[in-house]
Amino acid sequence: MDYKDLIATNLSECTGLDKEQVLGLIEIPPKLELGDYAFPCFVLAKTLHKAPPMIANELKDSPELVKGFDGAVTVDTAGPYINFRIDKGILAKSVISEIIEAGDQYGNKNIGEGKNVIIEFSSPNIAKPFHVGHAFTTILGNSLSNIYSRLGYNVIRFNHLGDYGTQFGKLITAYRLWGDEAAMQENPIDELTRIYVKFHDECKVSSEREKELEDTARDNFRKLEEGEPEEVALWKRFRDLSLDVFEKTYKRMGIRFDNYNGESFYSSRIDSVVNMLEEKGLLEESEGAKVVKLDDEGLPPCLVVKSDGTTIYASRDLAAILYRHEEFNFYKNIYVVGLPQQLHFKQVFAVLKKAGYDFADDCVHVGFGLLKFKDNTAFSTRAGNIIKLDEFLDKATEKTAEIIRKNSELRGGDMTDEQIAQVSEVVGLGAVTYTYLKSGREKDIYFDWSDMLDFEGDTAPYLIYTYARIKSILRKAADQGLTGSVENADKLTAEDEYAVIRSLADFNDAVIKAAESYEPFMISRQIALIARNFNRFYNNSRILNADSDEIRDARLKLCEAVADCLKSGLDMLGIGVVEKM
RNA sequence: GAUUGUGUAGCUCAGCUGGAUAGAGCGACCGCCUCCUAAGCGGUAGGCCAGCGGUUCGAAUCCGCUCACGAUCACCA
Repeated sequence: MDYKDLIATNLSECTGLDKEQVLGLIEIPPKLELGDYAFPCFVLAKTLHKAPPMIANELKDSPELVKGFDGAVTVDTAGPYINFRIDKGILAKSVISEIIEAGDQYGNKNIGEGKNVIIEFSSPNIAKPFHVGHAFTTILGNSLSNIYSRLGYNVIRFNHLGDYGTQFGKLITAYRLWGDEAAMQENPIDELTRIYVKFHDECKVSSEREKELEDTARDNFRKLEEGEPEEVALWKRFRDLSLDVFEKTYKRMGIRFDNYNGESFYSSRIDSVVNMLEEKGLLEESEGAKVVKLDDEGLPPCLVVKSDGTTIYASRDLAAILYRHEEFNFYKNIYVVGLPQQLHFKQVFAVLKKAGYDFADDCVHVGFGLLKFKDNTAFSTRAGNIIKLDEFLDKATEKTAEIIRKNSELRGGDMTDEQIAQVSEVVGLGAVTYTYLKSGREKDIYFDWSDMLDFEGDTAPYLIYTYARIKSILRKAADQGLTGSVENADKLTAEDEYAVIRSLADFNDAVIKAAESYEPFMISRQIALIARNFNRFYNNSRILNADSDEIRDARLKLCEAVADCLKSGLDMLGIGVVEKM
């Protein structure tokens, strides 16, 4: 039962306001004691020429307000607010039943049925190490993909690989000069990084040497573009080997892609884009280059063709959008790319719009903050201060294993080494993932080992721990032949129980908001609230030894519902759960 | 310089389509395991919501200015 919706319907009838508008105005009171939903009467003050508290008082008693509730709601006022309190027992039973039925798919909807959503994320550069900075787009994009899938959209996950450009001319050159085949097999990224750095170091030796190397590199890139078999083979090898390494990390994190079309894929389609812009008369000469002027949009001109006649990333992105539209007729085309590229995307979308493609409006740039150190220095491959993602994951996993081993020993050593290893992997990775998704995405993240490896409070381990704790109770119950029952769930009206139920009920809204605002943290916040509420309840109440069998069975179902909801929410974030830790 | 973002508790962050006493987590301090996992729970301390002005019955929230820090501003992506 959607009580909020029913309240909105009734209010709309009583006040003559549009239902959608009412829905937007209904809020959740700041304190649980005040009720479940509140309607502020300020908007009516102007039309009715009365003070809001008076309006609230007059509306409160109209019978239309409680129509369809069958006594499940009481209405009060507090100053200018009309507060609706759903009968706690009825709410409890309704929410728990709904969750038990949905299981760990609680929160799913079918609002996206038949709509294609492209989400581009991760997009690492070939031959470069995958560090904790790249993890942001990867984790955020994966979570958004999960969320949109759960809402019924047909999500197509794009990994727009950085697999093209002049650096490949350099890599081919460097490989022929200094490449070590054994090292290449062993750890391709490290080896490619090594020779790439060596190339640049060598350039510093003398200007003659630099010119010689740069010329060779340029020549090699030209050959690559022209499809010379040897150069193409090398490029393909670099790409394949790098991709193998990336895939390992993706697999470890449970992330998959549907499409690996990188820059190289679109490069062949650029000419037609340039021609199209030319035909539409949008291209203008400027300082030897070709640009699309965007003055009417208040944007600087978008550079499409460089003065040397070659193309640039804007043209590649334009080609990509046209291809994607043609191929997938997307409902939304989402770019999970860092905030620094905001202007670039604005320009690209504006050019598209100017060229008459209305689907430019369906393209969105989902930006996110930077990862940096406490002293404000940024990560950079050049500065050599990067932290590889795998290193981060390993550290988190090790730390987790230590804690689990200790706790397991306290319980008499109830876990094998193998179990501990499996559980640590899930919990450790979850901890890392959660640190990227616990705050608004536009916030910069400050990397600090001790903060990152602190597993108390608002962290994934806390949430998984809560889940495991519940599972432990449910196992014990099952041993006694108990599975609980929703029959008497309406008896769960104590303050602690109510807080849990209220937060479970709000989970659905949180998922929708997360999708609408591209903010997975709406979900992480909600499940953190649920876990906190549950832990308080758990601390104050007996479940298996409750005062009566009815209460015990009802509480067991409440536990199950919390576990289902936590699992569902964590899964949307890309985080797994464990049955025991 | 232009555009743009940020500034809320010691730290990390919510709250920002104006509205009920500005909320969490960490850290600090004080408590809670004869009882379902203490990665837990309870409590205390901690705020001129950067500053000034304006709009409003009402501003952390909207507008203007100032200060501080960051990002972007064409031939890298």
